[in-house]
Amino acid sequence: MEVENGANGEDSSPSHKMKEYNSDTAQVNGINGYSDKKSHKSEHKDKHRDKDRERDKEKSKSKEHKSSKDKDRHSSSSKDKDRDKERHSSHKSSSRDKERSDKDKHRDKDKHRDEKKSSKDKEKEHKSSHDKDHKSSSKDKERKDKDKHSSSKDKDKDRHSSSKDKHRDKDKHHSSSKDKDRKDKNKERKSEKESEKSYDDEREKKSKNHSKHENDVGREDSAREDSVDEDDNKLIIKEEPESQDEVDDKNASAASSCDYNLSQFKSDESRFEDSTADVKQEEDSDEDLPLSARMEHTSVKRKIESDDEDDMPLNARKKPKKEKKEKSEKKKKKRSVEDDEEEWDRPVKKEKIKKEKDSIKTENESPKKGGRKKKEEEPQEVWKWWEEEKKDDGKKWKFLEHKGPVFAPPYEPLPDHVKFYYDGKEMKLTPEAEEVASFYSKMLDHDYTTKEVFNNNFFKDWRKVMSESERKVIKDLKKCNFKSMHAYYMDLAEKNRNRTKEEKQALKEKNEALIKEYGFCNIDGHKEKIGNFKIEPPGLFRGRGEHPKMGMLKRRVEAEDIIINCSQDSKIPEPPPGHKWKEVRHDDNVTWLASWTENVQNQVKYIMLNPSSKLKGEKDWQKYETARRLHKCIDKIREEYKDDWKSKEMRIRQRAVALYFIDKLALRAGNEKDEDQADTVGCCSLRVEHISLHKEKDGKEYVVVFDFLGKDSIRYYNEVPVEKRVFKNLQLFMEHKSPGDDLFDRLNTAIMNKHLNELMEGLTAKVFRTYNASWTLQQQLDKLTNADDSVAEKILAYNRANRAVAILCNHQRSVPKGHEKSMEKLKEKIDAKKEAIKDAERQVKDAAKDAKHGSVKEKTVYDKKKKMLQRLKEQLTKLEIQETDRDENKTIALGTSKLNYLDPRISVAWCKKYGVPIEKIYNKTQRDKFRWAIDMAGPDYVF
DNA sequence: CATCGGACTTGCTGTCAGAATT
DNA sequence: AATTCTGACAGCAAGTCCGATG
Repeated sequence: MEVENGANGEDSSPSHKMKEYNSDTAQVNGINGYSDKKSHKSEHKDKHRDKDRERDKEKSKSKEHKSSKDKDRHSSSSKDKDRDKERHSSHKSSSRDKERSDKDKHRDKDKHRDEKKSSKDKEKEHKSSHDKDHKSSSKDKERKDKDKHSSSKDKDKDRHSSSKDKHRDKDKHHSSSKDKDRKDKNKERKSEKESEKSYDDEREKKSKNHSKHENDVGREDSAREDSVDEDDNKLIIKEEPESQDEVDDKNASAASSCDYNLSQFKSDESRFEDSTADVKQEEDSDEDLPLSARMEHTSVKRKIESDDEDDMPLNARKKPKKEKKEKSEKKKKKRSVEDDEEEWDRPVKKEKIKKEKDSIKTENESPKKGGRKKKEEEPQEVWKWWEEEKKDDGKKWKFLEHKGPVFAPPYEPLPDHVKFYYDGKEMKLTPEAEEVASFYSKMLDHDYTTKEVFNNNFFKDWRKVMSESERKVIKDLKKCNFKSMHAYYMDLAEKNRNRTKEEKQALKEKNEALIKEYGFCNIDGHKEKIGNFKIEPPGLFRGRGEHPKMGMLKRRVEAEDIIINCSQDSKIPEPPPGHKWKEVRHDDNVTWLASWTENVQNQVKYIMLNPSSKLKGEKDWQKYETARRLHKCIDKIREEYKDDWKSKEMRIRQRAVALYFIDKLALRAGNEKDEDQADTVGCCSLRVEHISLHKEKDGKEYVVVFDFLGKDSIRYYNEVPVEKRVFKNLQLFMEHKSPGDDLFDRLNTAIMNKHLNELMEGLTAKVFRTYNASWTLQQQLDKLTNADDSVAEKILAYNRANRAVAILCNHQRSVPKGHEKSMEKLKEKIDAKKEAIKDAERQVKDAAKDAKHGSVKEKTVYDKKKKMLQRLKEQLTKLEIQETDRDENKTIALGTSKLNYLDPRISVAWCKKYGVPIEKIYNKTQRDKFRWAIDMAGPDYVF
């Protein structure tokens, strides 16, 4: 597994993710799977009411501010611990108690807040500004340092540290202040836009003066361009011829810094060669000039500029979207109140379990023991839709018939002996309130019942469903005692686990019957599996990361909420008795069978088909085809964005740099997010605080360190050496911005995707992820597979290739519980096996002697022994492979990339080529999903 | 064109059944 | 048979992208 490409010493970067599949290095740059979840964001609605005041304040103390912000910037990395804790919380009941008490401390506050909702926002403002000034400083620093130094090993320890609580609330406040910072800053920026504007405008003017239009900055004009650049920003600007050495150097670095992984190195090199040549010509030489000097220079320039609406930061152009939002907020609220109070508990549910076709089924089922593997050997013949001609009329189906969704089972009230106590006194709750209480009581073990936000949200929503009299009494969550309920549910769960075989069998049959009836639909004459035909049961919402809505009540969904979609001429599904559907429609432009709007986030949820279905499969296939098309023009696109790094237009430069990240690092696009969601970012929404620039780091030049929370609040940490020009551009983008400002202030996903679509039809940011993932897999497979390895070794190679992709895409998982332990066990096993082999070897020797002059019988004994030894040895290697594999996989999740990013045909082809059974790579569901690929890809398929 | 919401994909985690082990 | 371990999967949250809308 050699990774390094030593020659140019450039990209030996452990920081480069792709390399890390390399077992032992996996931790090097901290990608090591300890992603942390948390958000910097918190509830800040209505903030701008106070905006002006705030702004003034801020201005007056801009200095202090700055320092506290600096700290903030690092806070994200400091939160690992929290996440880890979160993850492991369930095993730490001991520390939990402690936490609880902490929590209690905060409850008073909460209550307070709750009761004066109207003044809540203000209060928060205050609070956060206080926090900003007082709290965040010392603690954050502390944590920051800690984090900085915590290696992966340390982190293991950290996660068990008990200082968590102290920090939790801090974090929150802290994050809220930060958030505010960010927003306010943006506002400030808005007000500053004139100067911004003029900055760009001047540039524009200049370029016009030079009789050059923005878009056609040709190389021929480099002289002119240079001078232009020089005027408007020296970073990119003055280009001086370089010595040959430098040129060479750059070539090397350009190539290597773009390499996705070792095996790709070569191809990358060639990919980037051409453009590098250009770069070198124009490479700036002004690096020696101190930044500040350059800044001055530029800022002077800016003043002279004129106007140009076009090149203005996006947020300056944005219209206030607040009002609308507020409105919809209100609507939401109103609605949910109504719902909660009026239609809260209608008995739902039908649980018809039809057994019509059971006869057929039972035959398959009797040898059930065989489990999934044996049963359902492709029941009906497969619909080979991929062999049919497809038409592109946007119609998703011609005929669609199904039986509607299955509703969550109704609430079962508590038996009489299970009590709820308020303030020490027993209290019988109305069923509505009791149900919601039950949600909470079931979660008592969970860490999030220690979170302030969670508890507040829960309590608020809970009170909404209480009766008038209950509401009068129950005013403090602290005084609620759910213990009895909790015990009851634990007990119930325990009992369920201990169900007898018969009971289990019965349940299973029941379930299968349900699937049989509701789990399939008829689409264009074919029977296809539905993905999720069960409606989500009510419960408490648990967002990921530091979600402001965690703990809110997720209402029970009724037929009255559901829109049914099916063919007009189909048998329309029956609503449960006494109910009716919200609507029945016949929309063949969409693929869903039913939908409803969920009350917490106000989003539409759908019932759709299983991934094995044609509808999904075709889309999937198409996705990979798009990625392959990208492969054909990727060189051109790369060249182009490299050119754009030199563009005179800020927006184009930003776009080009962002695209570079998307391409090279497989970052997500990064849409803007609402404030009532956890604060996570992607490429276009990166903020200044999320990257730091190092002219030199660990022996590498121009290193950009990314540290932010991405989707699902998974931490992305990566140290990436970039090309100098990118580095300079980033410096430019970051000038005069505070940590909370957008890094790419003239860019958003819409702009990016629009541009991409112009480059290639159907191209969007996420295609790069697919493309680079699949491409990497193919490269890695080529590189890592030896035709004469054993199957186990080949599989290891596959997993490693897969892992390289997972690392690229930053697919992480929490370290499985008891990973340590299971590793130890494995080791023991290996040792035992080694012993056995030694023993067997001795025996073989003995037998060999006997066999020499022995009879036939002794010879067979010898043969037998030899075979045994052979087998043992195989087992040993297998175990050893398992060991490395598992260890390397500790924090890396392979599933997501396998399922969503890797062209299955690559894997299929690989299996066919090297004689690896497909089942070793894909389990049953995966094989179902990728049936099309398994069928169509031959051993020679290349991506 | 900004914004919103709908539709669909992507992604992590907890649970549970079946396999492995004792 | 009991217990532990593990992979598969359900579940559902959270992204991306697009087109309608004003």
